[in-house]
Amino acid sequence: MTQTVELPFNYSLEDVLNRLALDPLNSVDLSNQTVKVPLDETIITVESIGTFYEPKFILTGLETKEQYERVTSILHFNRSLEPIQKHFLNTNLQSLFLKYEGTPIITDFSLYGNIIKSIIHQQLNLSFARTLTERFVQTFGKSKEEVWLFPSPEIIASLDVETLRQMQFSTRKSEYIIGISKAIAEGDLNLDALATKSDDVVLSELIKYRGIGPWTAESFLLFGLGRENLFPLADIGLQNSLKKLWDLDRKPMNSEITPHLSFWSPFNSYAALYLWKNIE
DNA sequence: GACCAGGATTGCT
DNA sequence: AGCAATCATGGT
Repeated sequence: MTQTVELPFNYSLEDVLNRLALDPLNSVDLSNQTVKVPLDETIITVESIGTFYEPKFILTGLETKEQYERVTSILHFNRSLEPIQKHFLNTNLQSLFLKYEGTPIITDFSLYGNIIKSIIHQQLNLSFARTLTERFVQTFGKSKEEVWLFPSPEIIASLDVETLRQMQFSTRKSEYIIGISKAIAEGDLNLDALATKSDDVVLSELIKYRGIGPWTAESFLLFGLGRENLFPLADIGLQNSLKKLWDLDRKPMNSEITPHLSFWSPFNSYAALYLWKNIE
């Protein structure tokens, strides 16, 4: 089935594709402005046939209405960026929002993948984290139509720590990843069920698990569920970006950041996203 | 060869 | 409750 989508607000697919292309596991074609989105076993192709000011897309490969809802939600086709843009033009982040207008929060293709990738990224530089993620998915996941599908929790739950250790995961990271996969495989942790709960409930539920701290839980809310009002204070990248924006000679302390959150609210996630963009 | 990296846990005051 | 050590290894 093929479906055409037109958006009534400015939207930069170019930015989305560039961000997705940073992950070698994604299938992005920059010259043809297309991306393949894996939804479980179904691959949806999204092709841009519009412009920044008149965004228009062709979606092919859709089998169900639910898949359509998922793709439009993942790529943020279903939520106007206009009120968010207007909101930030009245804040001290105005310059960033003029510069990066039309940049949406896109969510991960898989909630499980989001959690595991976050754990891999903990305390590692981006480039090494991407290497580990790529190795992980290419070893345990499978490839379909040039897209890598994230492995299932069941597969990872059955691994032993030594297997991941040999792939240059630390012992701790290996334990976290296998432990959380077991909790999901055994039905103790249901990520889909969290989607209907409040931010606070999701945070407190996730933090119970070994290996998931505030940063990982907030990252799940932001890039897994697409929640709009998160600002991960623990994130080094955000601290460095504010240091640059405010021309400080050191990273700002939490107490220097938190007063701004009430002005950026209820869209703190966008403040975070645009700050991350500004140091890419 | 330090020092840091899109942190989290553990153990010690 | 709050701090420091620890983790593993690539980047700079």
